[in-house]
Amino acid sequence: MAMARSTTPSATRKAPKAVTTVPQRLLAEATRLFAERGYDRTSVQEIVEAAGVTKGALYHYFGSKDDLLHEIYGRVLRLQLQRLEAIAGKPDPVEARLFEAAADVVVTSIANLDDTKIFFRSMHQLSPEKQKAVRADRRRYHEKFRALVEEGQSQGVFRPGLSPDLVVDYFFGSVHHLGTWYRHDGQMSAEQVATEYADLLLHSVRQP
Amino acid sequence: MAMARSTTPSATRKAPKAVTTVPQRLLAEATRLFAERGYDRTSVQEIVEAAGVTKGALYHYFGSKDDLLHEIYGRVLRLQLQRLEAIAGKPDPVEARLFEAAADVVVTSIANLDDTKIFFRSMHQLSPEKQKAVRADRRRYHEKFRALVEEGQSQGVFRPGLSPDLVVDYFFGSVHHLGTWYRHDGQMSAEQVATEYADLLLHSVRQP
DNA sequence: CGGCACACATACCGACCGGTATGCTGGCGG
DNA sequence: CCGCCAGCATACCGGTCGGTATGTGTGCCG
Repeated sequence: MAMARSTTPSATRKAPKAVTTVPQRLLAEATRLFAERGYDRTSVQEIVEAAGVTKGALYHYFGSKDDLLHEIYGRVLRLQLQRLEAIAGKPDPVEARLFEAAADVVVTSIANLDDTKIFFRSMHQLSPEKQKAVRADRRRYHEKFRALVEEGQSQGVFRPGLSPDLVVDYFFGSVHHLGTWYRHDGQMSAEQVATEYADLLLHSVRQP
Repeated sequence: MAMARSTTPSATRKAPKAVTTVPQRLLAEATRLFAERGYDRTSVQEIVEAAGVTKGALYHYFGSKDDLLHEIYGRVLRLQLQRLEAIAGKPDPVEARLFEAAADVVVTSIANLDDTKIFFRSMHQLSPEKQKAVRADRRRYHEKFRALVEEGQSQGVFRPGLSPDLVVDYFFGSVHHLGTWYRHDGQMSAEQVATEYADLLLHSVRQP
């Protein structure tokens, strides 16, 4: 129910002994463990041990285990929405903007692969209220992306028969799935995957 | 570790009083509950109550809660592989076979939407050994599908620059994602989605 | 120099949960 | 008609987990 119980210790603290603050470490370790073993299989005890603190610290900064997950979602969601808005607002032709937006979400999803894994495996484990909030944010992102498809259709450069919503769900399924198969030590770089994914999307919507 | 502990009560039983057997009901209710609340959040107590029996019955037919999940996976995996092989073996041109295979996996995924949801949310909760077995089966399916893409490329009807593996991962991401957004009471029929998804795939791989 | 609030550590609790050991019963083979 | 075994039901256990109440040190403010 509650978020952080106290004020976040600001960087104005006199001695910058530690480069990472305790809440930062908690979030980072939680992300790692959630991606590795899943939300339910990760105990708060494991999280605090990995972060080198105790439960007292965790419940000092976060209201519940649930809050940790919500915060992880919020971070990646804000990042992706912000980048999409920047790209969509450029003066480039719609084809270039859709390509760039598609490639960008692939690159950032791979850069934060743990968050991506967690997102689509654990979202239903949030409390109903927080789930609703996340869905609302997700929907804003979806609509921003869909607007690009619709703009291309109205300009006649994208095929008119397609349902823009379906196209967006189609593409983001592929993006969400990245966490399942992509390996950082594999043969393909994030940019290679991004380029090819964006290429596949453009070819499927472009007017022949 | 163990599968069913005793022989499945065959249909040869004299009195066909119940149309559904106990293990069938257990599997059906488990599927429903796993899709609804997730694997870890569903207790075996809830499953047996939904099926109208007790834990004694469940552990009489299944070795563990894990076995239930594995059996659910096995069912949908066998079904989809069988259908893919039938389609891939037809004498039609490769474009038509890829289209039909793509549309078919969408239709069957929607028809068994609960299984699809469970598959990609709970696979990592299986024991390592069973997870390995499922991955192997999944890989066989993937390769069968990839062979269709490669065949089209060698015939010159599909674009040569694409990585067949990436194309398959791309498409199946979309398919797995269906469980997240598709609603049976929504506006689109399974066939509509299937046709449009297959159309998007073909447009992205076909030689212009 | 006091005291007080922040930032944690320690200790502990009640609620489950997966699994098992054992009890009961009806039908079928001999 | 009898025994026995498949097919469950009942009772129970050890372990774990999220969360909380309370203790404690320490640096900043007055």
